[in-house]
Amino acid sequence: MAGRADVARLAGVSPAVVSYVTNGSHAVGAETRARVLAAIAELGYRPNALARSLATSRSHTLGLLLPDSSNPYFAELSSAIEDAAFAAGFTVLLGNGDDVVEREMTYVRTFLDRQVDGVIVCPSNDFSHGFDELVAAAVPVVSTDRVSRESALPAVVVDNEVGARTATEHLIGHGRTTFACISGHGDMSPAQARAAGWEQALRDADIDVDRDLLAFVDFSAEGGWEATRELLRREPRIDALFVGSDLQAVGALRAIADSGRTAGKDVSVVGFDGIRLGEYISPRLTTVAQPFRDLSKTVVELMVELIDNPDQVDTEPRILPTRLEIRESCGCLPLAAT
Amino acid sequence: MAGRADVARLAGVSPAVVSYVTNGSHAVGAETRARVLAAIAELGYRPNALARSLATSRSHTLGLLLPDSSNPYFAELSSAIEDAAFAAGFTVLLGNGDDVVEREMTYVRTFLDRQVDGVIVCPSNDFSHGFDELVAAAVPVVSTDRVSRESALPAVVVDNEVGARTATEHLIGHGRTTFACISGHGDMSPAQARAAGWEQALRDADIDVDRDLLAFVDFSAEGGWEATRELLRREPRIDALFVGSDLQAVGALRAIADSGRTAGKDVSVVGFDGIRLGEYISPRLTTVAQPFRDLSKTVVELMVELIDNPDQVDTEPRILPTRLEIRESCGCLPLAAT
DNA sequence: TTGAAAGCGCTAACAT
DNA sequence: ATGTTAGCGCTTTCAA
Repeated sequence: MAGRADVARLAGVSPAVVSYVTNGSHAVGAETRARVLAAIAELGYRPNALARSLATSRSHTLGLLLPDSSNPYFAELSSAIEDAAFAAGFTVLLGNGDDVVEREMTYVRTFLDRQVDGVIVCPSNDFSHGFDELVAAAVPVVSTDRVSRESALPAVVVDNEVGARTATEHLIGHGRTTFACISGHGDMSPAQARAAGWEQALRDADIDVDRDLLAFVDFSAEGGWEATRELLRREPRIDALFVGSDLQAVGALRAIADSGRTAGKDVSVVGFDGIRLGEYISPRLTTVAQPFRDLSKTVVELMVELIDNPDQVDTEPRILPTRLEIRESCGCLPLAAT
Repeated sequence: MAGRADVARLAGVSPAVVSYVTNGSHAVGAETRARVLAAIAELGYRPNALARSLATSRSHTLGLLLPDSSNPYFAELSSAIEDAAFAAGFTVLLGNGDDVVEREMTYVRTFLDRQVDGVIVCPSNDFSHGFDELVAAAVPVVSTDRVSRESALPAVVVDNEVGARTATEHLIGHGRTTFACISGHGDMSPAQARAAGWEQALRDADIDVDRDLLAFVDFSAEGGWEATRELLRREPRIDALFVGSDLQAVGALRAIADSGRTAGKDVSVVGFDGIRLGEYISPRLTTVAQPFRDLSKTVVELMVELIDNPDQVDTEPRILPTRLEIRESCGCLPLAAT
């Protein structure tokens, strides 16, 4: 691989001049510049990003710490973040923490060791130590999806409570009478906020909240499936179900079908997230859609600001609105024959 | 941030000795070693991975170039690869090429600039130039899912043709009479092999292959949906459908439902990939499951071999078996009431 | 067993 | 406008 010195030799200039043209920092004579460019092209020279980073202490790399990028929600989020980062000139170092602190910490350290310019994180409940280490290392952090309550750090999230309330109001509008809710567990996660939104909507409509019909379970299809089965066993009259994530909602739909009921008819279901597949499954999933694009763009913008201006941290979370995507599972659209 | 020099000073040794203990390369006196370790702990010192990489020309970083990690198949694949890489001591730099060569190339260069130790790639059809650049840079490449036919390069794939044949045989076993197939387009992709497997199974069973009922479309739910609609319009008697990917299969199920038919009863459907959600949707998707774990482990193992032994490239592709996962959409299991 | 010194490939003053 | 030089933080040969 040709190095800068080779280019310099070929162009008959000093190595510094080569840097000047690759960086566009210094002014360089037009003719010299042309010669250097020619040499670069001829040798197929590319600056070693590592060496450059070492010298500039800027890696143009972002660490992205997720619980699990195989989860459709995080898959779509990470893809959108990757895209926004790419557009902003950053490459993403990906880490799945699997919601185990030990592993999350390992990734944080790996990121830090590699001198990332910042780290974007969807922290597990017990990640606080991770934040400490991050701020101690003085590297910008922005959290998304889930927000730390203990450490006040920049965050970009969606208005979970309002989204959940809107969804629940929609359910109420369907004239339903027995309301259940499934959400994820965890303090820091949006699960609480979504459950709270559900409760609030019921209260606002003077509907009794039966907390036995509120389940906090694993953030997975299986979690949703099992919870729904149990809920339905406990209270067979449930005819409205708000689920705090689409992944769980898919499991819920499965359980509803298994129980011999028809989602959208016997029980109205609304999910949360707006994963792409929700549009295609049967019944089509009514859901509170998150603006993945905007979310990611905002996260990266915020990150770039923090990188350029490390001291001026605005810990006020950016809150983006959700949009209720009305489809079949709530009972609105005519169900396709199945 | 404390540097190596600080540790050296605190421990009263030369910087080199600090390196000796962090790398465990040189022998170091027990007592000295203890002092250094203590200093490291006290200062919270961590070696700068960039500097280390620059000196050793080993970054312990792998580039992962995918078409689109928000696609459930690639999401699960990438997550499994990330996990295998993590276990092997590598961190993953993620890039979504979006199947556009320009963008793929940008990522290849970005990876190369960052001195990745190797790149794992699911190349688009026109990625050959990317391979050239990679081999020119003498960095190990292993491709997975899709395999280049032009450049003979290490690859880890699944036995697509056999998987598809097995699936189709299963469909035939259901006593179906009118067979359709949807697959992805593209030379390099496994789409061709899966379609070929479908055809082969029909031939082997002396069933006429109606190539009008074979559609190559976009690798997406929408692609599957639209193709199925069109196929059903063209030949309403279709009662068996093999789909070359689960994502497309989800779209196909949607179209079947929309047409007033019942998948699993009126038309038997088998997908390919084995994405997790297939287990939960209605009807539960019968599919040819890929061994994500094994695939990823093999990819990373192969990569590690290549890194340790760059000249000894074994271009013979590793071919892993699939497993037919029988559920509802083919008509085997009793359909849950919907 | 420990230390000195020359890189790794680049940036960024500073000097010319 | 161009070249010189001293790092960036680490590894590694070589000598002590």
